[in-house]
Amino acid sequence: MVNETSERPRLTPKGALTRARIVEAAAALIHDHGVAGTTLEEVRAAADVSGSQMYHYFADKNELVQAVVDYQAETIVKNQRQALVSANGMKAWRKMVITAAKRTKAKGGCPLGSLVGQLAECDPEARALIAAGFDQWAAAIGDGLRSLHADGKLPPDIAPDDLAVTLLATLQGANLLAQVNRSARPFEIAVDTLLTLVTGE
Amino acid sequence: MVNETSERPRLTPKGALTRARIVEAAAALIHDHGVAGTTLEEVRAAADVSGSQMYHYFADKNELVQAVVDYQAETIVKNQRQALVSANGMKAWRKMVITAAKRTKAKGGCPLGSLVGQLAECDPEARALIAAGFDQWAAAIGDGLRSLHADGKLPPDIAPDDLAVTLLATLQGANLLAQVNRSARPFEIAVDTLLTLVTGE
DNA sequence: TCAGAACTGGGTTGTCAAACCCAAATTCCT
DNA sequence: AGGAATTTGGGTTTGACAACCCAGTTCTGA
Repeated sequence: MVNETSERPRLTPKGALTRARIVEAAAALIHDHGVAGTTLEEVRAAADVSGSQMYHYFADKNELVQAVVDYQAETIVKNQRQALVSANGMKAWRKMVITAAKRTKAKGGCPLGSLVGQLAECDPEARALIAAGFDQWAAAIGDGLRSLHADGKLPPDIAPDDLAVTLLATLQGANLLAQVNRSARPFEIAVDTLLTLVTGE
Repeated sequence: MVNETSERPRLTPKGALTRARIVEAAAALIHDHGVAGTTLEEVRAAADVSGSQMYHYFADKNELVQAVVDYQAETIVKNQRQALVSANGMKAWRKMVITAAKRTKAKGGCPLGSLVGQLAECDPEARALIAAGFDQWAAAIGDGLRSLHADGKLPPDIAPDDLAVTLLATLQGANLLAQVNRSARPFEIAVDTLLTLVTGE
């Protein structure tokens, strides 16, 4: 998601794999229990590495958290792009986000969005990374919308990029409501209502 | 926001005032630095009370946090209702939320919404309180929309309550994006785009 | 008036987790 | 072959902070 210069020595394939294992384990734990609710020891155990490995790959907890942010942003944007390139992207997109919400019952909320509240006010680096992730995400949606716009399938007086931001915002808010309600209902309502407004059915 | 039975002994007016002072100080600090980033000692100093007062009014930190949730929910819903009762509520509402976002540059995000990510996965009581707050909030918006709907000023095929959830979701998501971007721009875009879609200008 | 609430301001204790250290074995890449 | 990277698994130190205690004073409402 961001240039990985300034790296520790250099990273053999194996090392990269271990590092990735740690990041993935951390991502899962953080999604389930929050940043503050996840200890390095838990991550260590989940990733099945031994003590010093953590500090071999990450200077401190913040650095690990930032790697997690990167990882989540990358994963999400890749998925979203995949869904949005298809023929009628909006339908595919809707299906994707709704089934995702239903599957987890919105537990943990959006893997990226739920980090905002936890990091924005106490880790500037992480905040910037999340912001960059959202930028790319919005751009991905914007790309999808532009082709629809060219086909005249969107309200002509609304800029696709503005609509992309709106879609993303609603998606995030819907996730938030669903997370706090422990139910996918508000999520479905918000997403479907917005899409109805946009496409006119 | 929720029945305050199960209270410590009983509370004289003065006591209630002190308690409120603590809650308000805690609310401000938590909004600025997050729950984990706020210590009881900081709250104590900000509220200008002495050590034992904290434990006189709150059994532990969680209880204080929950009081803060209550306080924020109550404050917000009251404000929102006020804006929404006016003649053309939507305009007043829009103005209110946008100026609020601009004033603070979205720092801290929504006082209620930003708590979700921090508490939903580690404090079930707080999660429930936030959910209740959002319910009331959605209801308030729904009330405002119903009168518009009766006047035929909304798309007739969309239920006002669904629209209320959507509006609230977008508002939350917009706050999230603005918070992480340290800019009110995404907020304005999302809110205005949605309102345009709803009212057709 | 007086019991109970509010309040002071100084303690202590215990826990938890991040940060950090180390000596040694293995494995990888060149 | 040999230097660097990877890995192990056990440390220890340090600091922060919630939780809790207490002995005494002042306020206040029934």
